[in-house]
Amino acid sequence: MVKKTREESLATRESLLAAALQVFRERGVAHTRLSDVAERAGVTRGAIYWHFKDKAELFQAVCARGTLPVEALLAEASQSAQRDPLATVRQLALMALAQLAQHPDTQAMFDVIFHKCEFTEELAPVVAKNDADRAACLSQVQSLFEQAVACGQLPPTTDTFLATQGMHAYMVGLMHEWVLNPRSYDLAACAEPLLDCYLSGLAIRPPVCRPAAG
Amino acid sequence: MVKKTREESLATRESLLAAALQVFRERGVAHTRLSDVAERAGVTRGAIYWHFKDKAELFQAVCARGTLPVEALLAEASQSAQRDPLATVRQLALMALAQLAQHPDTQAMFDVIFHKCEFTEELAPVVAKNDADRAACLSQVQSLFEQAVACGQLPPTTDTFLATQGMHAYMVGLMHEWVLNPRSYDLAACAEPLLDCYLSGLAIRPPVCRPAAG
DNA sequence: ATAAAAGCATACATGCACGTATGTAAATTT
DNA sequence: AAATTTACATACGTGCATGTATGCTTTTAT
Repeated sequence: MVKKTREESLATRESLLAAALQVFRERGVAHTRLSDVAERAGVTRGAIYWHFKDKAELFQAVCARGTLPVEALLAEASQSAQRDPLATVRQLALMALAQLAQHPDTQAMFDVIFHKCEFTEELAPVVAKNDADRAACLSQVQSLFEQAVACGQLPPTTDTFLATQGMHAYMVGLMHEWVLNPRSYDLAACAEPLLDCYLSGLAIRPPVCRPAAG
Repeated sequence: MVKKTREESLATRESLLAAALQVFRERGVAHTRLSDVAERAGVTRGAIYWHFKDKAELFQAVCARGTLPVEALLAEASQSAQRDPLATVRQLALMALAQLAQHPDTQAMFDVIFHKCEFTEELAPVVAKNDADRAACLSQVQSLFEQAVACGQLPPTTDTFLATQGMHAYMVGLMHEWVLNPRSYDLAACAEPLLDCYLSGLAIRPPVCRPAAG
C-alpha cells in the first residue's frame, strides 16, 4: 500500500498544504516540525520530501495557494471599466475584506503571514514575491487615484503616492488586527463604513506631502 | 578578568539587549542562536544565562525596553486636559509616529515585532503584555472619541468602537508597512497629512455599524 | 508482459543549539 | 582579612529536527 495513482498523489499534496497551514498557524512556521505536518496529513516525512524540497518550499506553496484569490481580484479589477476609479478602489478593498471575512483558510493564511512567520533570508523567495505583489498593488491603486484626480473625484492637490500609502496601510492594519480577534467585530458588516470613512477623508482633506527621494 | 562591578554588569546587560535586538532583526527571533547574541555583545553564552533564563525572557526584556517610550506617551496623554479630545488623539498618534521616525532602535523594535517574530505560546508572556497594552490603548482612544462626540467634535451617530478600531488599524498599518521601507517616504514629514486625512473622514462620515456580540 | 518510474515509508547519520554543571577571579560583605 | 557572593567563562552532555539513503509496492509506459 505504498504507491498511489497520480490523482491520489495530488490529493496527498493538497492535504499536506492544508495540514501545513494549520500547523504553521498553531506552532509558527519556524517552530513547525515537518513530522507534525506529516502526522496531521496522515503521512510520513517521506511524503513531504517527495513533494517539496524543504520547509521553505512547502511554505512557499502554501502562500502561493493562499494569495491566489486576492491576485485574481486585482487582475479582474485592472480590466474593469474605469469610469469611476474611486468606486473601483472601494470595490477592490471590499472584496478583499469580504474574502478575509468569509473564508477560514484566508484567515489562517493572514494569521500566519502577519503573526506566525519570520521573514528572514531563508524565506527569500516568499519575501520577494510579497514585495512584488505589494508593489504591483500599490502601483495599481495609485494609478486609480490619479485617474480619480483627473476625473475630479479627488482634489487636484492630492498627493496620490501618499494617498496610496495610507490606503494600503489602512487595509493592512485592518486585516492585521482583525485576524487577531475575528470575533471582536463583524468584519463583513463593518467593512463598508470603515472604508467609506477613510475614502471620505481622502476626498475632503487628502494628504499633500512629498515623498522623499531615495 | 572575570567578575565585573555591579555597574559594569548592568552595562553588560544593556549591551546584551542591544545585541539581541540587532540579531533578532537580522535572523528572526526563532532562528537566532544565543551564541550569536553573545558574540555580538562581546561575551559568551554564560553571560546570557546569568542575566536571563532563556531566549524567551531575553526577548521579553528587549520588548519591555522598546515599548517603554510609547507607554510613557499614553500615560502622559491620559493626564492631559481633555478640552480637545480629538487633538489629544492626534497628538498621541503624531508622537508615536515621530518616535518611530526618529529612533533607529524603535524602528528595529517594530521591525522585529511586525516581521521578524512568531507569536506562539512559547512567547506567551509577551503576547499577553501586547494584548493588554493594545486593550488599554484602544480603551483610552475610544474614551477620547466618546468625549469628542460629547463635545460635538464628532457626529452623534459615530460608532466610537469602530472608529477606534479603524484608527488603531491605520496606525498599525502605517508602522507595519513603513518599517519595511523607511526610505520610501519621509514619515516625520508625512505623518500629519496622513493622520489628518483619516481624522477628517471620521468627522465627515464616521462609521455607524454595530460590533458583534462575543 | 516487462521495464521503468512514481509515490511514498523506513532507517540512518549528522550537526547543532540548548541547558546545565562547573570553574574562577574579582568584588562585595562582615 | 576572611568569607561569601557576584559575574561571568568554559566544558560537557543531550535531544531533536533535519536531510539523505534505501527499500518496497503499485502505476504507468512500451
